[in-house]
Amino acid sequence: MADFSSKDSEYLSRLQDYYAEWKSIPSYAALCEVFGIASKSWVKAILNRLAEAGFLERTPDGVWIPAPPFFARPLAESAVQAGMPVAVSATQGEHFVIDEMLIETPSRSVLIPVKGDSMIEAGIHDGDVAVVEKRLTANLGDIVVAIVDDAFTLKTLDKEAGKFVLRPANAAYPVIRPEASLEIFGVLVGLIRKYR
Amino acid sequence: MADFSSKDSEYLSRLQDYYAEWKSIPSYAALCEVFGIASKSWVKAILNRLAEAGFLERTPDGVWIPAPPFFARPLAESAVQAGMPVAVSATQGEHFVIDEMLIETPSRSVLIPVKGDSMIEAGIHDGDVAVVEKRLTANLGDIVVAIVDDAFTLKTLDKEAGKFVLRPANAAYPVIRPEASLEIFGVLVGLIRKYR
DNA sequence: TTGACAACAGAACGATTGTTCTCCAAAATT
DNA sequence: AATTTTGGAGAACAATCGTTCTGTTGTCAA
Repeated sequence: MADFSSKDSEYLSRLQDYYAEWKSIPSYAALCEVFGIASKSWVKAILNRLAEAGFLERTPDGVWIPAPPFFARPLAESAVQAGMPVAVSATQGEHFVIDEMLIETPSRSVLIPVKGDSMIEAGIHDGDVAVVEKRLTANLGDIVVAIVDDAFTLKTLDKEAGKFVLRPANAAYPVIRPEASLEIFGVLVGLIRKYR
Repeated sequence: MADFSSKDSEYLSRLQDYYAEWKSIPSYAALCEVFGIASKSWVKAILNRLAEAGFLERTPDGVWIPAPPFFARPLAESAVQAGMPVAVSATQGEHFVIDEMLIETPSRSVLIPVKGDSMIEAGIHDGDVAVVEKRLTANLGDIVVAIVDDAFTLKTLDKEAGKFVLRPANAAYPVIRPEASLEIFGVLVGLIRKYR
């Protein structure tokens, strides 16, 4: 049984990005370009492994279609604000299916549950799910996920006296003034809340 | 320019059903079965009209792909709080795509843009999109969409002196005390916000 | 009753598809 | 040092695909 290598997950995310843009799975020939390889037979081998891993299926006619896990995004186990390991790649936890409406770049987006009320005045509540696009830079005024003291924090990016600061949206919390450089994990692009 | 007949919308919904099941647009030959016709050339003519109506597109390679209106569920034209017609079925306005994550009962669910800040203390902002499940009854404490003076209002359902009242989450707004019975349109089950 | 148009059916055809097969170089294993 | 495994390349081929073109109905107005 062929196992799912790290290269395969690279292929998967390329395919996810392609699908997000075109909403269809292309032909083997087109997948050669998408994957950056030249062999149709190898494309087929890759798709078969993705199917074995549960990300793809075939219709009775043999047409490749995405299976539910194809759409699932990793839901980070720990939440923003709590002490969360910097590496968010591990995807052990729950899965969460959401359409690309909020997610323009699926492979670079992560869903992170929000913990705490430091952004409550921005309408971001404890238990909300943040849609975060992983990026190293952000603009002033963006709500960013930053890495502070090895933990994730959701704050508004601002500037004070020429230095970047992280401003909470809750008068009870202090502005965070990083000593050295500011490490940005990603930018908040969407928010999802479930009632009941 | 060929116009979009009622038969075409029948073809469209068949295609939508097929896509919902298989998440791909089949070949012309397969579409013959889906549409219940026998001519590939006529299938092509149909798809061209669906494309003209905005439901389909083609990739640069000529592959048919669904366009956003293909997925759209009705996004109520007017927003909650503004004077909105009671019938929400008409789907003229903007379109909005979202997966079933927040929508457990798609056929009974509607997306409604939120207007105003009467619920801001509940973290519901102007411009947010409310996921509303159409129901005639609700529980105390639910955030409901109620029909007040022929307009939609998003408020928390509460009880005062034995009578139902609609409580805003903003100190600047008054509690609504309906004289007679309270007409409930639906219950808020989810919230979606987009940044940028 | 004619004639135009809409709604298909069906054939023909070159291009493209997925499949299978053989081959190969580098890395890993023995 | 020898050998197996990994990660692909490339050719060949029947089946299928989309396209185009020509017919064939039924309908409805003139």
